[in-house]
Amino acid sequence: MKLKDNNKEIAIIEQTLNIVYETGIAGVKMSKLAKQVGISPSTLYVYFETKENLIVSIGLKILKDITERLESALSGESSFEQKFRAKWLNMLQFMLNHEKEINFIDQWKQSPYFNQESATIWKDKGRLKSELYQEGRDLGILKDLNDNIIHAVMSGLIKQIIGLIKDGHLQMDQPSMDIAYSIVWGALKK
Amino acid sequence: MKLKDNNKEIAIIEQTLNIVYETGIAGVKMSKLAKQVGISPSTLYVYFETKENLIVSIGLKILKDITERLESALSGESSFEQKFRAKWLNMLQFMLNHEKEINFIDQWKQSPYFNQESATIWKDKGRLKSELYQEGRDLGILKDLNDNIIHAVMSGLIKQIIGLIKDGHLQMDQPSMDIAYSIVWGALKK
Amino acid sequence: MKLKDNNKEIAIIEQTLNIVYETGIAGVKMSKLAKQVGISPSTLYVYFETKENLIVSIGLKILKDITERLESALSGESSFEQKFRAKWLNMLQFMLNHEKEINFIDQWKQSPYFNQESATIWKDKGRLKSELYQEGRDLGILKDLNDNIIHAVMSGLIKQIIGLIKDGHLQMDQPSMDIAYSIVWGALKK
Amino acid sequence: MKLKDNNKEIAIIEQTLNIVYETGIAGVKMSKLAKQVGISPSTLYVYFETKENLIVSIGLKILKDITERLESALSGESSFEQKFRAKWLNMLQFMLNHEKEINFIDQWKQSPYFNQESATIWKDKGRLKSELYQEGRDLGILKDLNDNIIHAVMSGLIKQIIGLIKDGHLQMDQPSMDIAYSIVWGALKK
DNA sequence: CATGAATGAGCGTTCATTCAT
DNA sequence: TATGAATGAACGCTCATTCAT
Repeated sequence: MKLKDNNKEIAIIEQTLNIVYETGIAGVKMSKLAKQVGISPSTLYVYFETKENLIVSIGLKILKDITERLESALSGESSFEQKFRAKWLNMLQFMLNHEKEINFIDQWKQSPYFNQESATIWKDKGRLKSELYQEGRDLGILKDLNDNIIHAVMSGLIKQIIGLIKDGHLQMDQPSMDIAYSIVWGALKK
Repeated sequence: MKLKDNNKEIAIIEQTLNIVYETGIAGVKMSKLAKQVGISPSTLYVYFETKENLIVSIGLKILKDITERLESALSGESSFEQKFRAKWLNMLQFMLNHEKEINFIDQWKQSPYFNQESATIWKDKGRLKSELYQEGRDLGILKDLNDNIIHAVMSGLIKQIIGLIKDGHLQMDQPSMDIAYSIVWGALKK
Repeated sequence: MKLKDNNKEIAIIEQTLNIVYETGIAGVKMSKLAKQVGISPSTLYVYFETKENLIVSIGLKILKDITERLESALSGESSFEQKFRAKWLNMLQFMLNHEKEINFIDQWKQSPYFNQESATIWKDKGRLKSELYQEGRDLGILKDLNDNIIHAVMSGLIKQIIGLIKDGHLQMDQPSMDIAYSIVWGALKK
Repeated sequence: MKLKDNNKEIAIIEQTLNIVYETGIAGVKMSKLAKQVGISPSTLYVYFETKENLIVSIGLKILKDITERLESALSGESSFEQKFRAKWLNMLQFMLNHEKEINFIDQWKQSPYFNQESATIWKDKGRLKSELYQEGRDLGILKDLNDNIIHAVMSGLIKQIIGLIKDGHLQMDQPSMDIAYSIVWGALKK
């Protein structure tokens, strides 16, 4: 009896991310995906019941991974300013290293595959609570903005920074990163 | 002999924007679009050669409109701070009033319809030059960032603000707008 | 503008009946049907929304035709016996001439295409009321059986007779028809 | 080495009958059948070479069982009338108790699985010879009809009676059975 | 013998586009 | 110009069957 190959599922997800990155979520064709993975189209259905199921599963998986990462506390820093900058850097690096995942989520959210269930889970995950932000407000260092707004500003700016890096308007050296951070810090500090 | 009906072309564009807004760019079906406009599918082809041509034409048209609007100078303001805030407010209102167009552009950029030609024109339009930003730098008020970066920060933050408004995290009253602006100003001022 | 060809719809129905007659209702494949009609598979969908819709439409149409025919009164006969025999002959000839339609109905009733709606309509049509049968009972000529039972016996026997004719066990000459009728008459007369 | 499990084969046949009864012969899917039996799809192929082989085997097996039963003589009765009625009752009970088998045969006969070989065997079995019918003709009690016709009338009427019982138009009590029999007897007696 | 993964062939259906008027 | 019918190319998916263990 043939055993289910775990690598195959991973490969399917990886190639789906690639296709979405290159041709948009509408460019995901089951036959094309199968060819890219190196399997038969029907084999896809051994791992995912339908195309929608495939897309939604990947979306929810990424959502889970991101949430876990973004909520994870960073240890070892002393001052609030140090911790805040570390968090920013952490987010920036994560999003730089997971460009395709971020792109997938962005496209998924606007697609017909983002169904009722997905929206519900999305809202749940979105109720971000951050002790760090609270600390910043309590210390009178951060503006009096709720967590959602702070998070939106941070991630919005990080996305733009990544775009600027990719377009060559910004380097990844220390001075450029200092500039980038000064924008974020200026936006959120009191 | 009847000439091409200009109103019909406008209606086609309008309905395309609606469909993209509601069901994503992949939801644009020529027959559905025709029905929504109130014409026959084949009549669409009198106005646009192909579906790609339709999407690209709309994308470029919006791009042109936006660029013109964003580059237009605002008159009557005195101080730099006043002019800068006016520009921000102008952008915010424009983007709020043209949600569907902005959404179309966002989706188009990541779709297979964003072809070589589109990308070239996009890059051209992107080379933004702003006298206002220059003035701010010269006066030592704005951070020493080039126009592209400033523009990216402004539009990135505006998009997030619009998202927060739509999600109910932000109101459109004066205090909220003051807070929103303070974020942008903090991000870009020296 | 091309006009819808009414003959095409008739041809589709005819070929569907042929296929069901030859290979069973499970043998109906849209592509095969299209080829047999001489059109493209997609053209089928101009005339019928789905395969189920095609099958159900045909089923209901036949049901309607049959009901109308079987309920139609026969004029010009004098005695009850004459009228009853005429009705039997009428049914026999109709079913002989509409073998494919009868066969379609029989198969449809046992297929997954016989849905809730079909079943409801079927039951409605089934509530047969016959003045002739009533007359026979009133005259004390027919057995005291309700219309449904009489109808079941008549149509059941006619189906068997048709089967016997097709298998060569029965001819269509006068003596054979007399024998066949004597069976029916014996079954139902008091 | 384990031998083929006879119980498993019986279970496969039983579940096939169930599926055909519930969803028609087109509803037989090898994987669904396997799940219903509680085995793997591939195990089905240990017992039956192909799906066609499965269906045909079951059809022929039922055909054999039915023929044996219907040809079996009944002992212990005295008069012809008694024997004839006993035979009728025997057939009625058998068909009532083997509804699923009868249904399978009916559907099989009209399906693509009823192949050349099946048709040949069918014809062989159909050449019914009955001593009872002969006796009835010799005694001048039954109409002068050949065995095939008598058998067709009997089984045709029994099927209709079963249908009437299932639809609630006929009960299974003594008076109803008397009525049912009087129909058959009237149809066939001289 | 028994199995679950794997697959090729084919199915019903959609849709951008063309045809014919 | 305007139209609805017609279509070929593809799509998502199913399923009988085989593979590999």
